[in-house]
Amino acid sequence: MPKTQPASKAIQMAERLCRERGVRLTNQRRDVLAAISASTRPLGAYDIMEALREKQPKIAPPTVYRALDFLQAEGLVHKLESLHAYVGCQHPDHPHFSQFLICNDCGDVDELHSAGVTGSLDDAAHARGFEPDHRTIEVVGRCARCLAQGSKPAP
Amino acid sequence: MPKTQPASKAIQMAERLCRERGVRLTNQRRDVLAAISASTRPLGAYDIMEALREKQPKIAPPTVYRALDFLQAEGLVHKLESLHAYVGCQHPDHPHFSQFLICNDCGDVDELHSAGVTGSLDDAAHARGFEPDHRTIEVVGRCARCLAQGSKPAP
DNA sequence: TCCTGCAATGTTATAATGTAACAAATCGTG
DNA sequence: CACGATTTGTTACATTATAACATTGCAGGA
Repeated sequence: MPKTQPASKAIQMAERLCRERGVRLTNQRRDVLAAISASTRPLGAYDIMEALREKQPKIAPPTVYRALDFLQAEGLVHKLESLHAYVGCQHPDHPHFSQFLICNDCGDVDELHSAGVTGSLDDAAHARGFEPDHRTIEVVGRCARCLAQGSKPAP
Repeated sequence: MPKTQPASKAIQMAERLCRERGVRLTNQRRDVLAAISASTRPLGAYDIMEALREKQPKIAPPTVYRALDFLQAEGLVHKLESLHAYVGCQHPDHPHFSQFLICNDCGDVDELHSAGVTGSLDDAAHARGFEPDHRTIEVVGRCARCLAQGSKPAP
């Protein structure tokens, strides 16, 4: 079950959250979020650059990375470390820790928020006297749809 | 609590496991494993290259990456996605899924094997009909030692 | 032993991802 | 409008990783 949120909704939500938080969702940042939200797949920073090149032919990497840094800090996008790519957050309106299910076959990504996972991980960390700050939890495998049809739709 | 296993032990274990499995722990691969095992910190691929340059002045990236691919496939080293770096596996002799605690201050890495974490994550995945293959579970924060002394020993 | 086939390594070049450093523009505010 | 702070532009480069093809080395059978 990939991508529930339509792009326009994601932007609206981001507008509201940034307004409430007193931070600026500039055009640049909105455009980057829009590109990510419009995609059914995780986008790399350079994919995003390509997507924005239509509007901004001279866009350079630092611009994209800066926008991504902002969006991540505000919890509006997540980075998938194992793909070097970015996805829109499905529930940016409340704080949470996410886990990601990444399908090897179709490339779709599903965002989970399992309290059990976060809880047991933090428990295990605390048992070693470790104080968690940021968590990266990603599972690569096959999604329900691809398991069902047994094919490899998108390489 | 970082790095329990001395490098020589790690090599011995790797020798044995590879023999049992009928795969070849070549000099190249052993040297890479040795470099990783000798370090108290995760090493990047290019760090490993530097470490091997003494013995092999002309070593190139593909050599290192190929050895790393092999060692990962055999469960002898793990890749830390959030650091783009590699550590030796602390328990290569039996199959397991690991979680990593990465200290922001001192850079040390602790390898966990919490059945609870793996179990709850796989449960959450299965609840979505997802079949897990590979898991990346990394926690960045502060380790017990750094919390205790409140300083930042190693940048 | 020698050949042969496959696995491993060497070599060159380049792709993909990410950042440093400083200049210019823009925004909100007094 | 002028000011300071934030944001963006721009150039150059650092870091991580892989493609492609040549060469070497190793094991097993003729």
